[in-house]
Amino acid sequence: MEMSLNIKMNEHLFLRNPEDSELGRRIVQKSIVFIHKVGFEAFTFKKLAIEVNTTEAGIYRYFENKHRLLLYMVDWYWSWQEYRLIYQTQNLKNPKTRLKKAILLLSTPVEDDDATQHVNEKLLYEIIMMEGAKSYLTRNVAEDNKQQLFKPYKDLCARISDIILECNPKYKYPRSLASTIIEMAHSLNFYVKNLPSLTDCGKSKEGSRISAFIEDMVFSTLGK
Amino acid sequence: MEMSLNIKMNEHLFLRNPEDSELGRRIVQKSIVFIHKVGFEAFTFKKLAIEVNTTEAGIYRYFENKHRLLLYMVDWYWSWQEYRLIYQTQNLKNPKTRLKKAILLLSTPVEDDDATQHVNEKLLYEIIMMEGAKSYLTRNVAEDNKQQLFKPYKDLCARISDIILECNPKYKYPRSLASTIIEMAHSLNFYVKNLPSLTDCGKSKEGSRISAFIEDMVFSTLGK
DNA sequence: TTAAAATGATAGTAAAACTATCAAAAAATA
DNA sequence: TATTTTTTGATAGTTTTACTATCATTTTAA
Repeated sequence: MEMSLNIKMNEHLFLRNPEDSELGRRIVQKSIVFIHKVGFEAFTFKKLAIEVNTTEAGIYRYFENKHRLLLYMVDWYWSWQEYRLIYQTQNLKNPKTRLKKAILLLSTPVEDDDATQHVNEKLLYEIIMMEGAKSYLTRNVAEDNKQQLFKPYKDLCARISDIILECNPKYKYPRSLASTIIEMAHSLNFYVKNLPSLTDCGKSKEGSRISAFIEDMVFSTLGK
Repeated sequence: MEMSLNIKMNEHLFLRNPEDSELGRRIVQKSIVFIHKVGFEAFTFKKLAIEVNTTEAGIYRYFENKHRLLLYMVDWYWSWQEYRLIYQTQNLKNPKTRLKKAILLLSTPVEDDDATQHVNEKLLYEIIMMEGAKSYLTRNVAEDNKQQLFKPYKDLCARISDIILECNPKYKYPRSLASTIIEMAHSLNFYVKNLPSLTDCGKSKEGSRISAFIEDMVFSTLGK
C-alpha cells in the first residue's frame, strides 16, 4: 500500500500554496537542502532560484520573504512531530510510557521519512535545531502570533502538557515543563554538536544521553 | 564611596577596545538602546552612527560587524551575571540556598545597575532574552568558539554546575541541568511576554512564577 | 477553443554591509 | 613647545540583498 502524509498549512504562510504545484514543491524541497547547507543568514531567494531552476520572482510568487518560508518549514516540522507523537503513542495506555516516547521523539535526531517526498526530515531536524528559534525571535512575534503562525508549536506543547497532567494531575506547571522538554531537546542537541561543554553528553550516542537527562529531570519533577 | 565595575573583554570581540575612548563607550551604550528599540535585524551601523553622532566608518573602526557587537554585549552580560552570582552568594554557606539564588538572579528581569555608566542592564536583559541565541546560532559557531567567544556563558554554566554538584555530588548531568536553568530562565521570560500559552505563568509577577517552576524542577531532580 | 492563470526572462530600486581615501582634530612623545 | 602618531570626520564607492514591476510565453481550466 502506498501512502503519503499531507499536512494542511496555515494560509498566511504563503502567497500561493507550494503543495499545489510542481514548482512549489521544488521550492520547499530545495530550500530545506539549501538552508541546511548555507544557513538561514546566507540563504537568499536569488541563490535558491538557481537551485530550483526558476527565477527570483518565481519564488516571490510563493513566499512573501525568506522569513515566511522559514516559518513554513518550522510549522511543517512541528505539525509533523505532533503527528508522529499521536501515531507512535496511540496504543500506549500508560501516560508515563507515552511521555517517555514524546521525550525520545523530540530529542533524537531524525532519519528521513519516505512518506513525504519533498521533505527531508533529517535535514529539517537540524534546521530546527539551528534556525528554529529565529522563527519567533523577531519584532513580528506579536503579528505572526495573531495570524496563528505558532499554532503547531503550541499544539504540540499543549499535547505534551496533557500527557504531563495525566502522569500527575496535580502538577502546577505542565506547559512550562512541556516547552522545557521541547526547547531543551533541540538546544541540547545543538550544544552537543557545537558547544559540548554546556552538556554532559559526549558526541557519541547523543540522542540517548540527552533523552536520559530529560527523562530523569521530568520524572523526578513529576514525582515518578 | 564611588565604585565602578569593569569587565575585561575578549580581544577578538573588537578591533579597537570601546572601553578606551569616549566614542567607544558611546557606541556600546547607544547600541544597547538602539538594538533594544528596533531589534537586531533592523539594526545597522549606518543608523547607529546617527544615534552615536559619528559616521558608519567610525563604528567599523571599533567592531568588525554587527554580529561581533552583539557578541560583545552578550559576553558582557554573561560576565556580569557571573559577577552578580559570585557577589550575591558569597556569604551563603548552604549550596541549596546558593542554587536558589542563582535561579532567581537569572529568571528575574533586571533593573539598571548604576555601577556601570554606559551599560543599561535592564535593556540588556531584554536584548539577551530576544537576541541572545543569535550570538551562537550561526555558521561561525565553531570559529567563534575557537576564539573563546562563548567563554563567559560557559563559565557561568560551569559555576552553576558546581553548585549543583555541591547539592548532590552524585547527580549525573550537572552541566545539562545548568544550561537548562540558564536557557529556560530567559526563554520562559520571552514566552510569558510574547507566547504566554507556552507557559503557566500569567503576565503578572513574571519572575517569581518562572523561578518557582525552575526551582521546583531543579530541586526535584536533585532529590531535595 | 478560448480565457485565465502560472511561469520565465529581464530590468530596476532602495537599502545593507562593507572598504577606501584624505583632511582635520586630538593625544602622545621628544 | 614642537612634532609625530593616532583617532576621528567627511565623503565616496562597491557588491549584495531584498524586493517590485513588466511583459511575453507556456500551461491549465472552463
